[in-house]
Amino acid sequence: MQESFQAKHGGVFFLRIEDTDQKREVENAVTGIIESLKDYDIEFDEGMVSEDEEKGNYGPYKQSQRKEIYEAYAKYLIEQGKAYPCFCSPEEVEEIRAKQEAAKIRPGYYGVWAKYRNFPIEESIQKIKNGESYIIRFKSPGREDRKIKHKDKIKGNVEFPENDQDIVIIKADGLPTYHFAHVVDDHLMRTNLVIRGDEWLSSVPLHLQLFQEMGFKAPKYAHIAPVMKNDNGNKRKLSKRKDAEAAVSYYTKLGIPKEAVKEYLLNIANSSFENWRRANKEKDISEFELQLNKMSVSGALFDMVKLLDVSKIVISGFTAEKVYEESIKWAKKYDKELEKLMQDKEYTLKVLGIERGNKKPRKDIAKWEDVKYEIEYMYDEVFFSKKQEYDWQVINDKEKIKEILQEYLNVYNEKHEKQEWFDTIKELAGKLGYAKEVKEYKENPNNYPGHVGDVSTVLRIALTGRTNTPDMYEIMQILGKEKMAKRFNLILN
RNA sequence: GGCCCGUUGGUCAAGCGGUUAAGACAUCGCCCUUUCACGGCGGAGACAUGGGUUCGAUUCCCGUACGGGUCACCA
Repeated sequence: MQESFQAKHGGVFFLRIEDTDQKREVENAVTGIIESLKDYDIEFDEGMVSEDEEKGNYGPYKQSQRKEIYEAYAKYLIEQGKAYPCFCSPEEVEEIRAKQEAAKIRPGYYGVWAKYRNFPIEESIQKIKNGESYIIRFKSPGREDRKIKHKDKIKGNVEFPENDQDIVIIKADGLPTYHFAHVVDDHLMRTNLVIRGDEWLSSVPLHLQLFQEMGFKAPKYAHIAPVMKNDNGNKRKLSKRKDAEAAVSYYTKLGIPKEAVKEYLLNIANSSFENWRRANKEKDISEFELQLNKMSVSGALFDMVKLLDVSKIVISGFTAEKVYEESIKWAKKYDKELEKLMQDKEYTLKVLGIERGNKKPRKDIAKWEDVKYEIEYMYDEVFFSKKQEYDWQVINDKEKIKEILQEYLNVYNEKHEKQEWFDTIKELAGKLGYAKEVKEYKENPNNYPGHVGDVSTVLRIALTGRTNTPDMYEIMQILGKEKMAKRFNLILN
């Protein structure tokens, strides 16, 4: 999505690492982020390219390395009387809050409750010299009884009371809070559009105020509703900590192609995508023009069934070669048995090619994890290793079955074209007393012990051990008469 | 609790004052000269609720209910 949006709007995509919360730092997080993006073909023009390297002219791109910059701007605000040091300990702030709650008044550090708001500067200097711990707060000019209007690119017109909280901009550890870093960095990095989760929507009054007081031009905002999950009847935001499906690695592990995940996400993002896709079956998704104003205002429930359906369609459009490459790549990492099975590339390509490339390609594989089940019976090492207990259907008399198999071996000819092959089975069915046509059978079910379909089923089961398989003609062609006979003999002898 | 945002079939969703209220997934039935899948046809299934405004409200306004978000020296 990024790349197409970027292409259409001529913007620059940069990766900035927001690591101002040292407590939450995660080992090798940058590498993880870059790799995840790369897995989905999302490349950025500027920003961190590894744990400690970067490209671009607006760096550093890691906030922990921009400390001096934030300090300079904080100082600038203090000079103008728009920010001030606050010596309240976290406990003290908590006490104020408790008091407010007890009195049922709006909690927070604002107005008369902002203890250090008008503290004499000399005394502050003295306290700092004494080594007292402090933070820097923004001196909000806002008034709660006034309204502010904001036009969000996704949510539309929203009205809020002005912000009047003296929020902290520099923490005790000297690093900025998100609010402050956002304003400073996005100004310096020339950001003109901020797309972020809608948990930030209520911070808009604050951010706008901050931009205003700093003398910066505020960017446009687009607040996206998060993808939700049904949790015991409750709708809640997909959580990175609780829900595996919130991480892209989850889909990689299941073997859902990135094309499918993107396609599904686009379905959720813009409902117009569905129609676009129908009209442009061959086009790459980067040609789809994502529209912010078509984004859903409320969060959609994540739907795995739909994702898998999208994935089936996507995979059904892949060539056998692509299916081979992708699934063996997946198998190398997650399924050694499958990898081994696929060793003979030429043969596997044939197997994967069954009914592929047709006007109506099969939609049997939803994820690479499914490949093994879909193809394993085509390999002797698997077929003969399974216990041979067949679930015969209509025709289940041992002698009748043997009769069909034996007779079929006599008439089967590898050189037959499909129609001829088809007719051969019909003839055989007729010869053995079964109805040659299903319709015929349905008209007089008592005249026959079964019909051509039942005969085919016997062949299919003996051949594959399954009642459901793709086109049997192709299966026989790939297996060849010799292997076919070997499988039939398992029952005949 | 305050402040925001939202509520169309099971799910994702069109719709912008007058529609038989699209479509997709899921589901059910039938057909597709032999399974399954694909495909085709059809069925069932929705405007949270109460008031307004209007000749007429799913569409506009207010209330209620429900859901979500936010109220940190986290982002």
